[in-house]
Amino acid sequence: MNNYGEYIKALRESKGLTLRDVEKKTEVSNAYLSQLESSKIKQPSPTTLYKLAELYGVKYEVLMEKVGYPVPKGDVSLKSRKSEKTILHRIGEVTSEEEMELLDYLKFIRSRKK
Amino acid sequence: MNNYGEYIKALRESKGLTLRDVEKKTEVSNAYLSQLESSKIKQPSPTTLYKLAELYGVKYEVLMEKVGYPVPKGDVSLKSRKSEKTILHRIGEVTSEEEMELLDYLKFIRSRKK
DNA sequence: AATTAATGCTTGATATATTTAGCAAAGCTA
DNA sequence: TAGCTTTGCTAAATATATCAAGCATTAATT
Repeated sequence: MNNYGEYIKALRESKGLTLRDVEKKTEVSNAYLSQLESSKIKQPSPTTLYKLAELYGVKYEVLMEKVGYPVPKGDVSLKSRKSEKTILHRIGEVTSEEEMELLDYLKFIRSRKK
Repeated sequence: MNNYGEYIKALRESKGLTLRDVEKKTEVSNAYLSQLESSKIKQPSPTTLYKLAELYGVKYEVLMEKVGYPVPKGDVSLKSRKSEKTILHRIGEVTSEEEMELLDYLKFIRSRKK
């Protein structure tokens, strides 16, 4: 099974948001968000993905790709050009897995800080 | 209601394909295709749209847009830059409605020609 | 003309997306 | 410690996507 949920979850946690926070801002139920984050939903609607992408400050196409949808060919090399306006930008080129780990670590750091 | 079905139907007919032809090439049931073409399906999956886009030689993003899904911002002005490698290209800039009419007319011409 | 085949469509079945209600563990507050 | 809140989660309900079967009309074929 595809593990896109972990990524989407890492995004939320890195922003210090709760499932219900996201529910309020996106109008997507926390119950559904929970299922999304455990990759239980096979084909979430693009509209839903778009809301999350906007809230988390990630490119819509990236989420589409993670979930396994075809992505417009014009979108050159998400693999390498990714996360332009993210904090991670300063660090340079990053793979998906690396990014996730970083986000996780960021979350850890913040929790430590009280 | 959104009328994306007419467009998708015009595409098929302009290629002289039957619902069952398309079913064979895309693995999408003719029953479902029929419903698509009458706009009875609110949120067809991107995967389905992608198959059709490929078969009909239209850009994936265009179908996504017609259906009402958000489309990646990088995809500059579908409105004006549309249908590059289509026959319609020679004619110049064309609106959606115009394109549909043209496709319909093309179909008519071909049917005449026996 | 009668049969057969092809075509678009509708209906009923199944699968899956999304929501509503609510539970259980953890955190707070008094 | 007892109660109130928050948080993540699950289960049941509803909505919608997708398919399989079959019907009605039209086009071929004999």
